[in-house]
Amino acid sequence: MHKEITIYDIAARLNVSAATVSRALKDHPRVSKATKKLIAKTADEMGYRSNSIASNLRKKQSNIIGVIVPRLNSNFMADVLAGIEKVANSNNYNLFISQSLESTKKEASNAKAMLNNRVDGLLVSVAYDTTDFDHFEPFIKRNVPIIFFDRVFEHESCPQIYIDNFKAAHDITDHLIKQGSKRIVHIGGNQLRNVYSERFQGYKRALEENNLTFDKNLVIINDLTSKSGAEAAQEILKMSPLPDGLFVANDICAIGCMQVLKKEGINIPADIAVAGFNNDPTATVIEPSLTTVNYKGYEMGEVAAKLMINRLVDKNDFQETHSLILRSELIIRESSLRNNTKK
Amino acid sequence: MHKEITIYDIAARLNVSAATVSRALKDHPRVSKATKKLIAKTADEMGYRSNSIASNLRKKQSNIIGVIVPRLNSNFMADVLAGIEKVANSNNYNLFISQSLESTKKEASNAKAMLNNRVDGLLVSVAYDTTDFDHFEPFIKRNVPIIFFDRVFEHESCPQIYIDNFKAAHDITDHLIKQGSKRIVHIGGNQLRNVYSERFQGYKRALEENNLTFDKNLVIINDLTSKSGAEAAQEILKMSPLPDGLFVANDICAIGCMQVLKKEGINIPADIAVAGFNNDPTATVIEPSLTTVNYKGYEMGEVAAKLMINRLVDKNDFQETHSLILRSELIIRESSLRNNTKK
DNA sequence: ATTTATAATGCAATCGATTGCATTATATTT
DNA sequence: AAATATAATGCAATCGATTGCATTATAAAT
Repeated sequence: MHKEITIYDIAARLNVSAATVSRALKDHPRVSKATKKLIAKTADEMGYRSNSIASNLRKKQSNIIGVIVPRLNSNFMADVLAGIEKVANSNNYNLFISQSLESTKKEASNAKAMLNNRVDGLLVSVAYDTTDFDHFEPFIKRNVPIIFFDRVFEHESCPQIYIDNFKAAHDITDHLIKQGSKRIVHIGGNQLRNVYSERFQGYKRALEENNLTFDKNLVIINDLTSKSGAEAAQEILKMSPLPDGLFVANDICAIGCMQVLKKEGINIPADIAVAGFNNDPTATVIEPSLTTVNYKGYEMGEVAAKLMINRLVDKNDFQETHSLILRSELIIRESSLRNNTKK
Repeated sequence: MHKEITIYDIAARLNVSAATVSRALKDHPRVSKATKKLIAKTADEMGYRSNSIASNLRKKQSNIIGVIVPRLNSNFMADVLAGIEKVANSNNYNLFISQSLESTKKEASNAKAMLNNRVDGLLVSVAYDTTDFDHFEPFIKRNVPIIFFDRVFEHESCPQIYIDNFKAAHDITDHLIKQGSKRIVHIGGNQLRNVYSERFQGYKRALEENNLTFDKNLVIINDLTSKSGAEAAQEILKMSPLPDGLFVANDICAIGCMQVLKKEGINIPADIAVAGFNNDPTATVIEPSLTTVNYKGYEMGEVAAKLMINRLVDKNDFQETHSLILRSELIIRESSLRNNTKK
């Protein structure tokens, strides 16, 4: 059986104290060069592996950042996680990752596990139905920073990172209008979540600005899955007169919808100009390719992780930083470009 | 400033020993019901949060499973992770997740971090160029189980979970041949990796069985990105005579390739019948929809996590389990279905 | 050679929960 | 009531690294 080597074993072997071994291994200036070299060599020979758990306990610091997202298997979240991991890893932080599966209850239990494991900070994109902050309170009380990204939660002591959903939705709706759409359907998600309500508001504002009356019968709220998109298409087909524009709050749902519309003989963009949101990989593959809002998940992850690490390194950093709004861009593709307006 | 409550604080308040508090909190049978209730209540009131770090140190067990994957932002891996997380979470295990970014060096440094943090087990899908086992040896020596999935590494003490890539590739190539293809190009990935070499071998075998001569000029090895697919398309277009079949080792690359072929006026499947691998979401969206191998990442994640947890709970479990081969299925779509063979 | 400054190392407590082995309190049996 | 069994609780060591505060060794200054 393998016996785990500790700094005491090294100390005993070299006839020095454990304190010196500890200091030597972390390159403390108060240990001589020669001793350091010797200790490093011996540690290596003996197969020593530092025990982070013991270190964490003593230092009351874990170098772990907790991450809670609605789901891991979403293209956007995977990008965000990749960005977070990249930054965390290169700053010697480890990642605890869990998913809430859109349930506040699970989000809370995950948060609890993170707290028990004494994560140094928490990055969260909240579940579909999270409306209270109770499960995050203990972090605030203990001064463990929480940063919300994308699906943010409004709280005075938590910075937020997101894109200007209102503006993006406004611009994309405006674009549809400029392309000649007058009756524009909007398919949106749970209005409790900032991302979806802001997209809806942006859509409304664009209509107003263009003197188009808002018709609530043209708004469909669902869970934005591909399947729901297909169902929404059936609803749209029953509308009379048929709408001539469609703005969906995410690409997956937009594409599910488009596929049905196409099958039913609707010509996109001639009959209905369509726009989505997220710039999912499928958006470039569908025909016609889908106009959408590009929205860099990877970058959002990087920014979130950087902000967190800055805060952890320099405790009184982000008192000022409250919101961080990232750039997003309109990507106009075939699904909304009408020939008659092409120049 | 917040003072962290420990079992000692609770013990002091109730005039019992810390041992009793510890036992009560974990529902040890040797503590009376009444005391348990009282302690639970007091702990709650005082805002006690158990410190997993201290517990881990003492128990020499972390309830953490480490996961190392090539990249987090891949559709397949995101599915796998979701499956792993689901199972781990419901069994009270936490997840340390990191990505190697296809670099052995980073894979090794991640492994080291995991070891230092004393993960109870390790789930790994190896980097593109990993050829040695050195960085995993310390785990074996310490009896920390490692399970490889998808991109597996051959090692006597590590179970592997994957699909029968050989058979799937064989079947899909055979299908292309049955559809009338005689000159079939194969685009594959790094042959060091089991997944890609087996797919290549399956392709070869299918050719042999159908008395088609293998032509190494029809094989293109690249990194299987969309961009590389587009470049491969250019190569294919230069071949003379033009091939009439194409089997690509993943969908992303297949689609990158198809898009160029289509643009250049090639008719799919009439001129070239195409098949991919993975059943990526884009495979259903591209036109014509892409024939592929379905390959449940989520399920693979679940299986890997379950096997790991069984092993962790019952130490002498998987001595027997070495390889676990999951089901995969051929999904035939328009990209390979030729009218002349339709019945 | 002595004092003073500086470098190198050691001591011992600490972080918070766990657990084998006592010990004390209560219940049961004779 | 005494003896025995059983339930409930406590003691104290342990897990391994860290660090403030000595202490000792070496170098520089007088």
